[in-house]
Amino acid sequence: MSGALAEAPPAAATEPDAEPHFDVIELLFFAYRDFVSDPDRILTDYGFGRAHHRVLHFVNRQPGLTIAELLDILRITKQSLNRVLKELVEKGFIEQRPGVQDRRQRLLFPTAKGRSLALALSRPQDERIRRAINRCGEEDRQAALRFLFAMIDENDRDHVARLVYGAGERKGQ
Amino acid sequence: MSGALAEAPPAAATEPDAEPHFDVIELLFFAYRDFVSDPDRILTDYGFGRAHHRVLHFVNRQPGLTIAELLDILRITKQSLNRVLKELVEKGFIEQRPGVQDRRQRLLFPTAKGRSLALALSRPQDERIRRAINRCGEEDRQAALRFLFAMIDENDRDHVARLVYGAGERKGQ
DNA sequence: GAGATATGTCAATAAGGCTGACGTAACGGA
DNA sequence: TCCGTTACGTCAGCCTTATTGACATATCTC
Repeated sequence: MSGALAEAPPAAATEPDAEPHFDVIELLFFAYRDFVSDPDRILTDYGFGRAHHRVLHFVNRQPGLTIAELLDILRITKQSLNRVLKELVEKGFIEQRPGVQDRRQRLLFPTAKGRSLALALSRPQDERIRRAINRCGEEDRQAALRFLFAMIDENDRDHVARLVYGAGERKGQ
Repeated sequence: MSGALAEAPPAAATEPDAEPHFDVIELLFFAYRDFVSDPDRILTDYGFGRAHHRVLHFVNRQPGLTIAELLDILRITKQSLNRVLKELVEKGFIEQRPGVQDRRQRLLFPTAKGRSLALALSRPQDERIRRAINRCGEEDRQAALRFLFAMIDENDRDHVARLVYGAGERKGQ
């Protein structure tokens, strides 16, 4: 431990005992910590938590989303989802309609109230993003998007790409 | 809602009703989702959760960290911290030593076992980062670091910069 | 010596996640 | 038409991680 300047190993491609990328690991932690804390005050005003935010966000972004797709996005169990989803429906932020081709499905749609809250929740996050772009430039934002995308599980990248960039209404109504 | 191609507003600087940056919002969510799931399997082998991981990580990175500093990093209450910290100490992953200048402080140090586990936990995350760099290049990684850093609360950036880049042993021993 | 600080602890509670088991309705193919 | 599968809901119990509030102890600082 003492004696910090040990011999520098010859920089090989993917050397086995290279220092982990603690900078990425930690900046991701700190950025996410502050990022998700933005909407918290608004959420507590409605008696909601971060779980409600995530559900409302994706339903708002993908009107007509099915339960199964939402479970796949959030990576939680249907029991966990159901509790928060039920509250969002009861309080009038999300509507369920039976699927048209497959009536077993419950397609999820935001109500006007739901869209409004989703927008309000995204606002402080968007402001944070805009301040960051002001600091470090649009090129860094685009590079960050590429990097974050590459950090996603390979099997899931196509799915995420469709969700993020191919968004919009898809089913029902 | 219907009639998707409404008039495109003239692109002003910070126009008030511009579309929020859903791409950043969502890619941050998905990248973080997969990123934190990496160490989960290892953690359950030890009976630990993600809270233990966070504590062990920062103690390992900043040997001699105080409780107060750790609370400030994690943004949780001392009661929450204490439970997981106690378990890490009892199981021999972290050691406490009284501060030298201020004996009220309990300085936290990783044991050899703690350093080893911290390294094991960082490995899958580091591999994910390396794969991402292979995909999109070192320049994008550096841009992503700048962008993530700019996403942190302004008041906290100096502190985080010291933590991330000015790391190393600081106190005691 | 007195007040402030750093930390520990007890107790109660809440949010958000899990597993397991079971029920219902609808789809889809033999 | 029957039957297995799928999509979803629900009941019950449990765990982890967080919270608030109150109080205790040791130490620092003035």
